[in-house]
Amino acid sequence: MTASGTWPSVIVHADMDAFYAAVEQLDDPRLRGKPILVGPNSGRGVVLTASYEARPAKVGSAMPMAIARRRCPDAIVVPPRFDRYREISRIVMRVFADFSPVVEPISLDEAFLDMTGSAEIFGDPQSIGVKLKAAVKEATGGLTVSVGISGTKYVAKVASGYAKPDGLTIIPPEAARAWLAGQPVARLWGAGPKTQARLAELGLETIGDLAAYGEVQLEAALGRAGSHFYALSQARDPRRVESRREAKSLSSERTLVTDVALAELQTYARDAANTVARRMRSQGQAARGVRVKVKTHDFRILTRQRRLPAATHASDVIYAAAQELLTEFEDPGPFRLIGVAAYEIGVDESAAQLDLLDQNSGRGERLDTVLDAVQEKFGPGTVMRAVELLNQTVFTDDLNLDYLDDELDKPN
DNA sequence: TCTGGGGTCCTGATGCTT
DNA sequence: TCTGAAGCATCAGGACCC
Repeated sequence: MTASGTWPSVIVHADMDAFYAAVEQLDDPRLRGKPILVGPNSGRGVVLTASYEARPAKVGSAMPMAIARRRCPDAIVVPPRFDRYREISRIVMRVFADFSPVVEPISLDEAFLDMTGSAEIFGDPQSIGVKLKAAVKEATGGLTVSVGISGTKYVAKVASGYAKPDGLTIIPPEAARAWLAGQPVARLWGAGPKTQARLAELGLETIGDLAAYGEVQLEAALGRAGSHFYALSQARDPRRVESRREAKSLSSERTLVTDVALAELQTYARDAANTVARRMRSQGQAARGVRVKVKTHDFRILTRQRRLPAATHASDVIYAAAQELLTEFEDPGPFRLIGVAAYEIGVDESAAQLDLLDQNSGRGERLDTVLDAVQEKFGPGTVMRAVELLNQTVFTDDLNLDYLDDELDKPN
């Protein structure tokens, strides 16, 4: 195997095998070796994950549960337990963090690791893969992970899916282009059913076909995505592994048991708004915008959104915005889904400012020192707001700095 | 056969400001 | 004062991913 020392970069993609189903089988020995379908056991759900024992029956993720049960009548349907999956995911991510300081989680069950320059600690790519797989298995009590290793994120990602389950596929950078050429276009990351249909119309079946078709022609057919796919077909992928990715929105949506008219959605919007607000508060975040999504009985998705005058995580504010947005839909329904999302989310500055003020006043800092700290942390224009927060009843227009200074100087 | 829930990113339309 | 272009922000929808 090529020594990683000769690789410009070493990118690992690790993807847990049939994650939700595997966790269920780990926790309940009676499920081991049996076909199971993780998903809602209701009339309108889809399969989240099928265990490998169920897959020969041609069932898989995103398939309507009704179809999956018909195809695999012996399968045991298990409702999902996301809290448990998050728990195991934290264990797995900790293992990844032991291997690299640069880990980019993609979802609960997969992540990229930048292992460039770690040959001295973990050895060549083959050794990295073997050690990583063993460490995950040991930490989780038996779960398997498929690992792909190459010089770019894209090739590593395709490689991890090449030999599932429990696979280890290593593609040296110099061999990546030739290896990709034989893969079907369905392996293009970012090309879903629509793009694949378009590629089929062009007579392009493999990634090698794409590479031969040419960048100009692909861009003419698919726009900017065309040149992106062309670069991938050449095993070029400039995207780096990024450790921290802040969420930009947070949502809660629900498919209703039966379709309902527009007017009846208000109750469900209230629940969704509460959920979104609660999750933002628990994460110390606030949103600058609210978006409402509905799905019609014939599966059209409609959205309306609105920016808020100030960032908030208050249930009532989010619900009020959602209520108004619901009135903007002209379609009377019936609707099968309602969702509420908070977007442009970020650190809740009000809460963070209060924390800072509390900490500083608790230490007996002088007012100017405290306000300087606020300004430094939150930028210009935030001091008045911070003072208002500190004492919302006394200080509004007529700011009495001496009084506030005295207040802050008082020991707790 | 009948289609989830949580996200991201991109594109085109529209309206506002300069 | 009016007009048009350019640039930007926002919005709605679409495609995609796990």
